[in-house]
Amino acid sequence: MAATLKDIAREVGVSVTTVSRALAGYSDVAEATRLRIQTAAARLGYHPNLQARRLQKQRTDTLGFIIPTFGPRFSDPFFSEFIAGIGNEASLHDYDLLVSTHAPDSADEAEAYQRAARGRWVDGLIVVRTRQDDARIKLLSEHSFPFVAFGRSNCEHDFPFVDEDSAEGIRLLVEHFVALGHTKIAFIAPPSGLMFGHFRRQGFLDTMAANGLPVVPEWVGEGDMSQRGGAAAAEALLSHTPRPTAIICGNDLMAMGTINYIQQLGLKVGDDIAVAGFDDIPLAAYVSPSLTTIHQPIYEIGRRTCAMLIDIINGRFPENPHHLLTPTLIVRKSSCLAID
Amino acid sequence: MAATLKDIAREVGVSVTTVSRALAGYSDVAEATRLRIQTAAARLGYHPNLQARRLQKQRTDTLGFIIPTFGPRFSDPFFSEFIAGIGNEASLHDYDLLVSTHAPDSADEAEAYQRAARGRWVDGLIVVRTRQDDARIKLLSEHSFPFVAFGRSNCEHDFPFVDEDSAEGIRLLVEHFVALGHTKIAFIAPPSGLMFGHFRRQGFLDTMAANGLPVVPEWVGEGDMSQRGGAAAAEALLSHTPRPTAIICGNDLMAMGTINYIQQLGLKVGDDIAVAGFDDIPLAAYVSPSLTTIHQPIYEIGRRTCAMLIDIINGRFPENPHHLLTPTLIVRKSSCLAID
DNA sequence: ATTGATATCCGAAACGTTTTGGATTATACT
DNA sequence: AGTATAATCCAAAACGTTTCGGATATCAAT
Repeated sequence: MAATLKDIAREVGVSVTTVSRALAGYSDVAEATRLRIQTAAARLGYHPNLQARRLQKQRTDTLGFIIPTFGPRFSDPFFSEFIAGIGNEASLHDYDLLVSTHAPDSADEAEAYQRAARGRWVDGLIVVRTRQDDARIKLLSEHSFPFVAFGRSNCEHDFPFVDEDSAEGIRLLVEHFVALGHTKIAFIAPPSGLMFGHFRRQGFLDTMAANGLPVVPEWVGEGDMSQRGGAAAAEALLSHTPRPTAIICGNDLMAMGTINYIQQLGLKVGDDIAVAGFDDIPLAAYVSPSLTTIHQPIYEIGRRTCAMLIDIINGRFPENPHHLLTPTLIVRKSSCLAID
Repeated sequence: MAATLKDIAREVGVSVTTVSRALAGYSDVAEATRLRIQTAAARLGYHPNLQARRLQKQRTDTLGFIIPTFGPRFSDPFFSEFIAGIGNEASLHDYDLLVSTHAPDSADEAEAYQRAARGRWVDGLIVVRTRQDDARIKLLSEHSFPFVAFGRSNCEHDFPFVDEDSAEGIRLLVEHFVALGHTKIAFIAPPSGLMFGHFRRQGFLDTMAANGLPVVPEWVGEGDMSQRGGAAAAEALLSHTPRPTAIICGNDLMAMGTINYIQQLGLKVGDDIAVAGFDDIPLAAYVSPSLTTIHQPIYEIGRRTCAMLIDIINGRFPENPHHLLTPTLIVRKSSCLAID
């Protein structure tokens, strides 16, 4: 049905080779012929068959993004924004974006990465939520399959990544609270299996130490990055006395769960107790009290990650394959002076 | 590098045809041969080249999902959950999911749909956020390109969809508030260009009329589905006197913006004024006060939409191509008796 | 008139499958 | 013994593109 090179060739009275080369812009076809071919192509409504081209060129013109999801009812604002970032950058370079979801560290997920590493499914992968001893990174590195990660890792392989300096972000938050007079500061960490969980936790411990503040073990919790997890961790923290006067959460969602739990206790966040998050999701400005947090330019990170990946796929290895962004502090109403 | 049919054929001493048919499970190959072929395939680590298969079979084994996004900083919890739903269902049937983002009604978006309608990019599309006189549906219908929509539309074409009965959902909310003694009920509608905006608005007007309640024009606003839009609409609504005692919002995000604005006024939601949302996003249970809303099983809707699409692509046209789900009311703390 | 360079074109192979339409052999039935 | 039937197998074409290695014609320089 659809027009092919052969149709154009017949129409113009020239070989398929010439049509192909004319359209591809090779210099060994006369301008006059090229013109006739182009107009014929336009008239016939020619569009190249991508499957055929891909088979021949041995590439897929497609990028893969495997979303790690806990359970079906997953809903993380991070991903919609990140997808917009990589998707737009990809389409700018005529790449398609293939997306699938798998539970982290599941057999399912491993299989998906193996399929990719085998080649021919996608030309490159974007890896997010990097983990300690990340099996995905290990696998891809060993197959030297093109990928770029959002987040560093601790494995022996060197690999390209974009990341925000989480430890520095937490430092900003701790020192913000210290400046407000807080000394009893709690921390709800993201899962330590996640690299940024590790960095954020480490940032907390380091900055507390640097300020000569004690880290009370009961005041250091861990949550699964959801509001529910934040609420649960907050409950555990606050059941101990004395209570902290400020709680730093590993991400905004957990901060919202924390705030919600605190309010159920009858306390006023931003008055009786200070809370901070991390990520600056759009919602953070619209909860009450609005949330002090660290901004992460997710959309931009998505674009840069994707751009770097496309460069690598096309053999342009980036001058600097390690982008580390410096975080910025956003102070809102959930901050307050320490009361004691 | 990777093993091909030819490699197996050479190895086993049989023709490429036989290998192909053996692996595909045809009955015209001896079981003994099939076994030898299968073990050889396993030993060589054979995986079919999908590009080649697709070229030959003239199908892509891929589904497309074009996300309508307003601006880059878009972040809608709906999409992450929906993608999980369609993605998982798709991979169950060995389909890949191609995702891209485009501003609604942009030239960009139109081009993406045309590319799809032309065929060969994806085998079918999932359309969401259906619009009045939806150009996408018109285009796809006219090309009789396989697609399923989440949401009905008003165009002349009949097309397969999954939808929740929005009008009924709003009816539940209005009557819930009426039962609590409210008569001064306001409504913040989703954009009327969106079909569910239309239905939800209509549901509001109808139910108010059915209960003999007046609809005050100043109490009917419209927002862009974001928290910011909700807050802005709430501000407009509440600047008029008398004030409504209850506000129904077209979605949860706008409800959160509304709640936030109300709290800035020094009023207590769930005490001084009632607010409800629509969607029951996970966050709705974790804001304060927790949000009365209508539940939408997004993940499940994603799965069903996708399953229906795959059926259609494979020529199994569904017995009933119009799934209309009945909504359920979730009462939480943002509800309260009318005070006057 | 020969040579060499340049411009323009093309045939054929290749990418890795699937499918069509037999061909061959063995088996069962008269 | 001859014939129909079933069980196995396969060569070749096809899907639509790109690329390799010339082929041919033209033109300028010797």
